[in-house]
Amino acid sequence: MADDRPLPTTAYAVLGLLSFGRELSGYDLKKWSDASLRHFFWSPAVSNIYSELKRLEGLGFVSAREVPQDDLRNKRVFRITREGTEVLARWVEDSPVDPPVLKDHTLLRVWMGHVARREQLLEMVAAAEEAARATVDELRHNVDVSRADPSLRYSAVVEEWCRREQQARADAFADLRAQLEALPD
Amino acid sequence: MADDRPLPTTAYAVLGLLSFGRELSGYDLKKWSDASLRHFFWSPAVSNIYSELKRLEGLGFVSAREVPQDDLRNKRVFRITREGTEVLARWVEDSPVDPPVLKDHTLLRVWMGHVARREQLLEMVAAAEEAARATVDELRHNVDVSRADPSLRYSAVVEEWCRREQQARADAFADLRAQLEALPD
DNA sequence: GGGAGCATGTAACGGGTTACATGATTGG
DNA sequence: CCAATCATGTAACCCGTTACATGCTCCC
Repeated sequence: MADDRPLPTTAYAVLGLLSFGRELSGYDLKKWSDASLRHFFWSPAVSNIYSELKRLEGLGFVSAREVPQDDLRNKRVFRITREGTEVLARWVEDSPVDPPVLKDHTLLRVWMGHVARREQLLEMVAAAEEAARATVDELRHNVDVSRADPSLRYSAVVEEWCRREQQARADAFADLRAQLEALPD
Repeated sequence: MADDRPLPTTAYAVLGLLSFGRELSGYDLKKWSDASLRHFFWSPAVSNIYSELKRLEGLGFVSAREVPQDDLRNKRVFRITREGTEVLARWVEDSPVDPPVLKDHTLLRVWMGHVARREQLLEMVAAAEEAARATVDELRHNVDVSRADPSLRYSAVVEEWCRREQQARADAFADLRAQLEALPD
């Protein structure tokens, strides 16, 4: 009966977003995961968030409430249940931690750089470096915001981790650029 | 007729593995992607590699050759075709570069650290730091190997990038551990 | 008038995984 | 003797995406 196949990680991520004690809509969850979760894990598609919410509601891990809008339509906001908090805590503490994955499409291209023109590669690397620096700024801001709210203290330390890592990425790309320029064709 | 939907990135990754000019079996490809590709992109499942090879062969981007083994069975080794090299080069230079993705399951857990015991989190972070340091050593070795072979010069610079990044990860985890210890419950 | 943001969902699809099937050789 | 490595593939399945459907309000 009870389907005891483990939930996909996305389900726990969504549950995690709700574990901060706020009442949030699917739309809110998407915005927040774009802003925060995305930097160290992944931001699911909107439709995916809604389908996970449905599943979690069916399992009794979140509860929904209709909120009338100023227009005619209703908004559904979700809240984590005590059961939901418990399974989440059990997952955090007991489930095996998968190894980290980095998917960098710029590096994939540089790695097969012998098939491309040097100039093209250098442009790509410069763009990646730029993007990393922009992300550093974004994260600096996120950290400031999170530090101001005690309930976000864990977010703050993780965002600080990400800021450092992005800084390192940017520096490593700068170095890579120099190395590419020195490379004999 | 001609299915002009773009190939999945995995197809280009496999093609990339073959673009170094070597004749490789599916098994070889898996070993190599585990050792190298994995650190900055992703290592596909064995079955996935075989299915992509089949597709690429059908498209004429790789060609296969049967090699008799010492036992009774045959081995199939693959080689990239001129056409394959061309589409790969076009992909590297012209296709849009997706933003990088980091999926770190340790950070996901720390981020929702308020649902878990502090001690558990510290253990996880320590393990992640250890793993990163181990990867640094592995990459140092890879870089040495790649530097020795001129055809792997692009691999070498990418692996050097990864080494730096892993070093930064390890340091950031050390810092995170300190911050967690200082955090009021 | 139209695009962006707010807001919620369904349906089709595909990329990639796990599980399974098979079997030889080598080394502890 | 059993585990690991070499070696190739098929089939079922699921996770998550894109595309689609709908419609409001605010602002340029």
